[in-house]
Amino acid sequence: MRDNKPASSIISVAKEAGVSLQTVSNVLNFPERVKPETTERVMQAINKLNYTPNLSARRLRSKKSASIAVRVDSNASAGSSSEGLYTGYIQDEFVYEVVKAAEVRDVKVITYTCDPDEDEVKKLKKLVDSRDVDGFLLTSTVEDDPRLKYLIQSNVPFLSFGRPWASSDEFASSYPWIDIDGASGTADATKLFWDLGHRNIGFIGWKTFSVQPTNPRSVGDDRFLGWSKSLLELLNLKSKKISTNFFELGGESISSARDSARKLIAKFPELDALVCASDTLALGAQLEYRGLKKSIPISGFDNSPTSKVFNFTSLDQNIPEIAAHALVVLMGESGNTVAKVNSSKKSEQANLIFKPKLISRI
Amino acid sequence: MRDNKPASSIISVAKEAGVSLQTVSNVLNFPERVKPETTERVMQAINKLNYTPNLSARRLRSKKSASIAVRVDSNASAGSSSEGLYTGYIQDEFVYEVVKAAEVRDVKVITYTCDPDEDEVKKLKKLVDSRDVDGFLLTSTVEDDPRLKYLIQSNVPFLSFGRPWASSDEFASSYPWIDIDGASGTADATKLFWDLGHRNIGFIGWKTFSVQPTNPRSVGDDRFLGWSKSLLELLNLKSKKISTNFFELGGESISSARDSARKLIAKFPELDALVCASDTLALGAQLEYRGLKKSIPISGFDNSPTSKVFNFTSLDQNIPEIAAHALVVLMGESGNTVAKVNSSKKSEQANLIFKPKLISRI
DNA sequence: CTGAAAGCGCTTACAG
DNA sequence: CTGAAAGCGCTTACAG
Repeated sequence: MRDNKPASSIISVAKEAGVSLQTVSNVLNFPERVKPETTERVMQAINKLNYTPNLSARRLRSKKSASIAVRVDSNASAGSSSEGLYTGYIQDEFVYEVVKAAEVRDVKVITYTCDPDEDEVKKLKKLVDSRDVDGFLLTSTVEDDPRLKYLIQSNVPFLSFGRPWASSDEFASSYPWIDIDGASGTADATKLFWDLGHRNIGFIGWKTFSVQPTNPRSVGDDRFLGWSKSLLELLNLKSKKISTNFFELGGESISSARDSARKLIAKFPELDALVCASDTLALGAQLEYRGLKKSIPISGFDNSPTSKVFNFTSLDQNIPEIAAHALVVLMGESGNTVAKVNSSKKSEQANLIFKPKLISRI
Repeated sequence: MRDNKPASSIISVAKEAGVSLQTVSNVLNFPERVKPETTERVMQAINKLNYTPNLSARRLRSKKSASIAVRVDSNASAGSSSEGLYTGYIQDEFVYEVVKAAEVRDVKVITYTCDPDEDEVKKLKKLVDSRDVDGFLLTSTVEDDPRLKYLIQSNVPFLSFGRPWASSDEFASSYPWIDIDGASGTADATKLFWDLGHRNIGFIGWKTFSVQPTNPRSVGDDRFLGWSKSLLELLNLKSKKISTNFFELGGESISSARDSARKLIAKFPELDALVCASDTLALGAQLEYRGLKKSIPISGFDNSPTSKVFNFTSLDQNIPEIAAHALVVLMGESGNTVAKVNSSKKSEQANLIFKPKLISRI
């Protein structure tokens, strides 16, 4: 059986349908310009000849690649020394969901890697200069990020998953990003435990820029704040300060979480529920409690496989929604045309903060 | 500052260097055809003008995309119900290492997804017909795999990571694959425990096609066989049968492994070391032992973050090597040209089985 | 609504 | 070793 490869070109389709090639092109790219009956004839020819457009030709002529780039990272270093079990879960799911949402639009996703010793800007530049991608999806950008500098300066469209912490509002609103509302998440977990009757709800988080922040300056601050603010409110405390007995901050590792849990129990024996800044920390705390043959409700963050296997409450970032929205920011509600950055009219959908969904596993 | 975008084309480079455009093209694609001094002048022009070839034009003319496709999967369903913590670790690392190895060759990696309810062949076909990729890297192909059928029939180059189990030698050698030597891995773990003085080494694996196989017909058989054969040898047993007291088979989940461990301990109380078919099973067994306040050496498979955090012995599949070799099979030792499948002269590097590396964490 | 021409930026024959 | 021409398969003006 002969391979049903695409007919050599649009020309054969045009001949088959008895129209000019431009009409075939119009059917494919601007259906509204073509009379329905002509469209019908052309579609029949396309199906009969099994025609698929040559995308390189299309890209060359139209100067649009209909492709975006996203970085893939390794998880091999996770678990070593003091890290968590699957620290790259969100990043991996983001990539997967972006690819999936892109397929619906006929947008290709090109992947690249960047080890710590490599210059990521060089890689971005190469992808841009060779016309292989129209835009980028970055994760966790910071104020002095060289990638931001390059992309903004070169007028290359992009969107960051993760807002720039500890930067001015002016800077934060100078480029498109979407993010997760960490404070809303930890507040929801706190309220859940409260509603279940717990009154001594502690927190284990990360040592970050500022302890007990009023304005969050990091993801850690944000998640801390959600717990502390909601707890103050629930306790109806006049004081603006949460006692330092109620929380412990450390690194993002199981062993650090075990240390934190141990200290917390010692300082605050009446502890009856625990909000954690991540699933890794929640697992560490849970293991410490298991060692003590005790059990209290614990919550983490990300709704990762870890939280499912170890069966603790977590917060789902709803990555499919995030990924789909990322593409909306780059390319509008549909289609595969990446909008060139337009300084006068900012995309109004950017800079959105999504609330995570509480997944209760009490 | 003006954006240093690539000079409009190869023509400007040719003018700058005072040569014809074909010479510039030759410098880029066939350096050996050009005199060193000419090359030097052209390279200077390229650098001066910051020229980067338009890859769509190159692809259109040369009919080579210098791109390959690989599927990305979600890990969101991992951890739910009865699965492991990070079941997609090897697949994710494979994708990462493939992208990394491809970058060295200036090969692009296009990703696609495929949910269980979708037709993967349709997606492959679209990528091929639109001329976006020259070849595919698949994982875990089986004998009646529709992807194999399509790719072989259409003469599209590909390589599978994972051999076809339970199929004839003829079928297995009919297409290129590379794989891991599971038996060698579990044998290594068994020998390690033996050398440490353990004589009652058990095994926890999966319920697969055939229990106590002489010829492995699945990954589970293969890993079982490595343990059972090496143990028979070490015990210098005449009988060709391992007592069914020494092993338990179940599903790929932590809870199944806990069940297996419990049964094994009951039937075989002198058990003093445990070889497991996966890191998930090893974790389950370890947790069961912890619950009993006991500890014996346990080994898993994959050297995943889980094995690192829970600090048990495991077997590293050396994914960087696998990925690099996959590209060698597709494109030779270097370069970005995917060799068309040539039935007369099979690539001699295909159908290789790599030994995993024992990572001892005693 | 449809068509004939031009051209995107390269590489591939082929000629010298 | 280098050059002038052709052409890969589309879409984009533009004309009707």
